[in-house]
Amino acid sequence: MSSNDHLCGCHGSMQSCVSIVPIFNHLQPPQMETIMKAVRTRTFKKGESIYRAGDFSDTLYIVHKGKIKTYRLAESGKEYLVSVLHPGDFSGEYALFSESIHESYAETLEPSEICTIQRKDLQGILEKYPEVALKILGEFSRKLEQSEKQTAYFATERVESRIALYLADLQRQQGERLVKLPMSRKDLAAHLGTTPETVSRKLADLESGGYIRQHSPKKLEILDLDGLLA
Amino acid sequence: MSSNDHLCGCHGSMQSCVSIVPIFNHLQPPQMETIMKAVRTRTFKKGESIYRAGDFSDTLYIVHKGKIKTYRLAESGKEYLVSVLHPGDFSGEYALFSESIHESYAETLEPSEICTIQRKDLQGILEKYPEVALKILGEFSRKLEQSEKQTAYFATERVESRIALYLADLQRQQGERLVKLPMSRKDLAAHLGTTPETVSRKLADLESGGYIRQHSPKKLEILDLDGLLA
DNA sequence: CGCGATATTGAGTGCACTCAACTGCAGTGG
DNA sequence: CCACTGCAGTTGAGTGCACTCAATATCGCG
Repeated sequence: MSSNDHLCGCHGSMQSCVSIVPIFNHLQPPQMETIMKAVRTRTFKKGESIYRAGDFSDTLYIVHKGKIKTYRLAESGKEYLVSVLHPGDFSGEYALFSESIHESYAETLEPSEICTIQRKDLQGILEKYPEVALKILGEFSRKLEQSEKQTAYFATERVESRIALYLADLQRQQGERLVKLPMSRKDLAAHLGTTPETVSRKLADLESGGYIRQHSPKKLEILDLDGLLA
Repeated sequence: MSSNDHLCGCHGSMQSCVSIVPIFNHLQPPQMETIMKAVRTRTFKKGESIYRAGDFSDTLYIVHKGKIKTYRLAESGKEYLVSVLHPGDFSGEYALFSESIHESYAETLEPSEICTIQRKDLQGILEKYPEVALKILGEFSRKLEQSEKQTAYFATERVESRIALYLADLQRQQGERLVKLPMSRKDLAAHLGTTPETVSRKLADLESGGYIRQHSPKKLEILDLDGLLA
C-alpha cells in the first residue's frame, strides 16, 4: 500500500522500478533494497531499439516509464508483434533460464525508462529469495496460458473474430466502455496476423453492425460486448 | 546414468516415472525417493479423457508410457491441437501456479500410463528442493519461446510454410531423414490451423516439388530440407 | 497552414475453405 | 477366404475471405 518514496534518497527513482513489478513488489523493504543494488536504469527515445534478434541475452528488462513493443520478423520480412509492455511489465525472461540468444526484437513506442538486471545478479536473487522464483513461475504460467490462447485464436478464428476478441480483452483490462488502443493500425495488424487495410475494414464493419463506435483511430467505445463475441 | 530399478521394490514401475522427467531427473536418489512418494500412477485406454476444460485443476500430469494430446475448443467447435506429449513430457502446469480451472482438454492417443502429483505435494517439493523450481522455470521458458514461435508462424506464414516448418522441426527432433508423424491428418490439421484436405494437398505439392517423399501416411522422407524452408 | 505519416476506401486476385465423391486399408463376420 | 463395413486419406469443383496494389482522406505536428 504505502510507497516509501523517501526511504532511499540516494537511489532516487530507481526504487519504484523494483516496487512496481509484480515479481518483486511483495518483498519486504530491506529485500527490495538488495535487489535495487543490482538494478540499472536506462532511458530511451521513441522508436529506439532495446535489443535485437541475434543479440546475446543475459539481461532482464523491466519497463519503468513509457511503452515498448516486442516483435519477431519472418524470413519474408513480415512482422509479428508479440506484445506491448507497459510500466511493471518485463521482458527478456526466456533467455534467463535456457537459450541465450534473442529471437525477437524490442523497441520503444514512446520515450521510456527501462530497468535492467543482469542474469547473474538475478540468479543470486533467486537463490537468496526463493519466493521470487515462485512469483516468476506464476507470471510465466500466466504468459504461457495467454500465448497458447492467442495461438488458438489464430488457428480457429477468422480475422473479424480475432479483432473482436482483442477488443474484448482490452475492455476487460481497462474496465471502461471507452477503450484506448495502445498501438497503430499497422502494429495492431502485425499483432493480429493481418493487414492495416483489413483492420480498418473490419472495424468499420463492427461499427456499422452497431457493436462499437470509433471516436478516433485509437479511441473506441464498446457498445455491445456480447454481440461482439458472437 | 544407472537406473536402479530394484532400489524400491514396493513401488515398482513408479520410480522411472520420476527419473525420466527433465525437471526431476537431476536429483539425487534419496530426493527422488521423496518425490516418488507423492506420485500416483493411472492407466488409460486409447482415446480416454485425462482432463477437460472447466475441470478444477490441481494436478501435474507426467507421461510415463504412451502418447497424449492437449487441445482447445473454440466456441464454433473448431479444435486447436496444442501439443502431443511423449514419455517424460508433462502438462497441467499452468494451473499449478495461477489459474485453477483448465482451459484445455487432454486425452490419450494410445494406451498410456500417466503419473500425477497433487498441487500441494508439488509445492512442498518446491520448498524443499528450490533447484526444482529453477528446472521448471527453464522448462517454462522453453515452452513459452516455442508457443511464441508457433504464434508467429500463424501470423506470418501461409499453410504450406507452416507445414514445411513443422516437418523441419520434426526432422530436427528425430534426427533422421525418415520422419514419423506422431498424429493423423485430422490432428495435424488441428495443430497447424488448417483442414485435413489442405494438409493432403500441400504434402502432395511438396512431394511433386521433390522436397519430400511420402512412404505411408505417417512416414515421410525429407529429401531437401533447405528447399523445404524456402 | 502545409507537409508527412497514418488511416480509410476501392478494385481485383488468389489461397485455402467447404462440400462431395472416391480410394485404400484394417478389422469383422459370414 | 473373401465380401462388408467403417474410418482415414486423397482428389475434385466451386466459393468466399482476406490479401495486394492503388487512390484518396484524415490526422498530427512543426
